[in-house]
Amino acid sequence: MMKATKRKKLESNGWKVGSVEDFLELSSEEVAYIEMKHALSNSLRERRTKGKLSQVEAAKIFKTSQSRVAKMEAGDPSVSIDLLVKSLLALGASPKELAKAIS
Amino acid sequence: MMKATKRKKLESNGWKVGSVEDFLELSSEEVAYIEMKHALSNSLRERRTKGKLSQVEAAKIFKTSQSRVAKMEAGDPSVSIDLLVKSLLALGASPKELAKAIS
DNA sequence: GTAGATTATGTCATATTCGACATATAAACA
DNA sequence: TGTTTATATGTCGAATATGACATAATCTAC
Repeated sequence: MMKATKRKKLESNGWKVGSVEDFLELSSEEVAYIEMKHALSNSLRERRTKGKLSQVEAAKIFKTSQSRVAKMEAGDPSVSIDLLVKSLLALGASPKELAKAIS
Repeated sequence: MMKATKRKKLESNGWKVGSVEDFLELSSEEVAYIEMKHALSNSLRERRTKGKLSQVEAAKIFKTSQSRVAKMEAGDPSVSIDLLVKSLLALGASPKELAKAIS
């Protein structure tokens, strides 16, 4: 947390000071959603690399393309939570593990 | 679990005997996915009713229509996990609560 | 009963997500 | 160095999810 004194100083110099979500004008729900997606993305990459799989190999398992796997792991906006969940399940993750990842 | 004797009898009569997922030809991943969706659907209805909200009122909060809310709670195939998650977050659920719901 | 509120179901045009492809960038290693 | 393997990025037509609407079914008081 930023100190109140520093905050005041910055604000007096014309800066708007706030959290990252304020800056990007995201509501806390949007932040939570994005963070959940990132948690799943990271989980996916972890599982894949721990299984010594390349993105090409993982793509075969998921019946998709390497580029989409890359986007999944990058948390690309074009990737849905559904796709991340399905992919994680396909790598053998259990719902409990998914729950752990997002909490 | 079905008894082996009964299984044999049924199979000898031309029946394929197995679990529900076998019957519907669903893989365990597909089952897990559907179960996760249902858990979120149920969670959503619980939260909405506990908050004394009608589907119409919830729809306003979600910026969608009553019919889509009904489909969300029914676990309709046309509803994504993304939409369920976003709606739950809009009702004030935390990622931890979502995690609890699916595990 | 029946009137009003609530929830469910079917459909559709639009929006978003999808797999795929091309190509760029990066990492590993001789 | 150059070659190979892995990952990232941009784009596109096809597939899927979306909000909205109409209408049906179900509840809830009176």
